[in-house]
Amino acid sequence: MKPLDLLIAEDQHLVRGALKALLELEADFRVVGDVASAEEALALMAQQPVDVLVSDIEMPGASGLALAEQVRRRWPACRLVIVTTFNRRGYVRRAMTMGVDAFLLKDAPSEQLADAIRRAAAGKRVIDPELMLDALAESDPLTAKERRALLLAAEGLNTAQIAAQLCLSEGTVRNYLSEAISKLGAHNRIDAARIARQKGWLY
Amino acid sequence: MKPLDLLIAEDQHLVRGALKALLELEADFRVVGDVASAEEALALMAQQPVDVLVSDIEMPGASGLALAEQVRRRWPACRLVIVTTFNRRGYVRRAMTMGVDAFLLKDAPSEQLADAIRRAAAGKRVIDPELMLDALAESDPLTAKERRALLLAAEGLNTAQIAAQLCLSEGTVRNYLSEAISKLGAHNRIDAARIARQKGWLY
DNA sequence: AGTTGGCAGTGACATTTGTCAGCACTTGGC
DNA sequence: GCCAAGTGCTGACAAATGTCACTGCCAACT
Repeated sequence: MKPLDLLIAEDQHLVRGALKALLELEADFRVVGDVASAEEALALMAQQPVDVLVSDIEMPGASGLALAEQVRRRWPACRLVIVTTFNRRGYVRRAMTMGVDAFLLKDAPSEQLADAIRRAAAGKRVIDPELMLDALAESDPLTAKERRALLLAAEGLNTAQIAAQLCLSEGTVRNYLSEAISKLGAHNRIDAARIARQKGWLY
Repeated sequence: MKPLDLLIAEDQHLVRGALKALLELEADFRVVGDVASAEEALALMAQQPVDVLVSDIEMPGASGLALAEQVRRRWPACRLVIVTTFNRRGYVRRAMTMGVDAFLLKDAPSEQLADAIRRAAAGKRVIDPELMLDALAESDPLTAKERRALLLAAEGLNTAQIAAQLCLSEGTVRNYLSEAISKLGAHNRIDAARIARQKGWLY
């Protein structure tokens, strides 16, 4: 029987190598490539068929979700397995609506990854139950502009600098931030940024 | 020749499993255990000799550095290899003064890990050159109190709440934060927290 | 005894941030 | 054409934050 061709996308070199070693232990898997960014993944997939893409969600440049979107569009047959970190949950809902096949925590038992890959290849959906809860919990209340303002605020920019970046007036920026603070039940912009980040709403 | 007995400490299950798979590929290594926390690591080491401890620096509860300190004291023969993330550099200096043997980025090529372990076991010191630069660069300018105040500010607490936590007056807290902001060349407390975190000075 | 330095606090002040109400303009639906 | 919704702006105000100069205390040093 033909083995499953896997592509691993993960920016941290060490973790990538380790994942590769782990998956190559499985007799029915063949790791056809391992890359450090979304761009490299797309380039490699253009040259060679891949059955399952195993991707981290956070990578420099285009995120794992942007990659997933591209792949879904250009190679609809390729299955998508996304791996994420404990405290960056909350991407699940967006991942789901985008047609990701499996979604796991990096904190899951390692056998579970191989299992998830096989199930995804068989056309099933695998969501870590812990993440499932988050997905059902609440949806992102922020508008795109509120998010952008909050993101800049989280980086330490003040209202004037944010306004300059977004080509808005200071007053408007403060209105956006005020909205975000109230929507998130936070006490100030720092708190709001922390909450949003923790829920995966800051990107 | 006797293989090197390794213990892996890393809280993310998947990454831990993957690292284990990677290191078990080496003929001269034997992974005698893999644990998810500093406590478990100490417990296991009490029962069984370990030549090299490979540890993540950030784990729930006691950090990798606290673990390293314990190990250094109780099993001085055990070599210490610390692995860390790209944007949590700056621990290097503290790690160095604590006698850690090797310090790597998770973002390093994976062969480098095996290599670093062998060198560490041979009594050599291995510091990722990229991290070396950081270590030489600058030392932490924050006092303990400034750090504590900044840490709480980074979590979204306001001045009054921080003052209550630290049993200080609001005025003093603002003085500390003001000092921290100026020392770090930041524009406000958010900015200061971001800078300090990035340099590894917020703990 | 006097000096120095660090720590905690105070008071005053300017600036920034958070909140709110309301205005003007565009867009799409009816 | 009219209405409603969304977007960006303004002004005003209260609250929080950032800055600075100065005081009192204590411990260490000479």
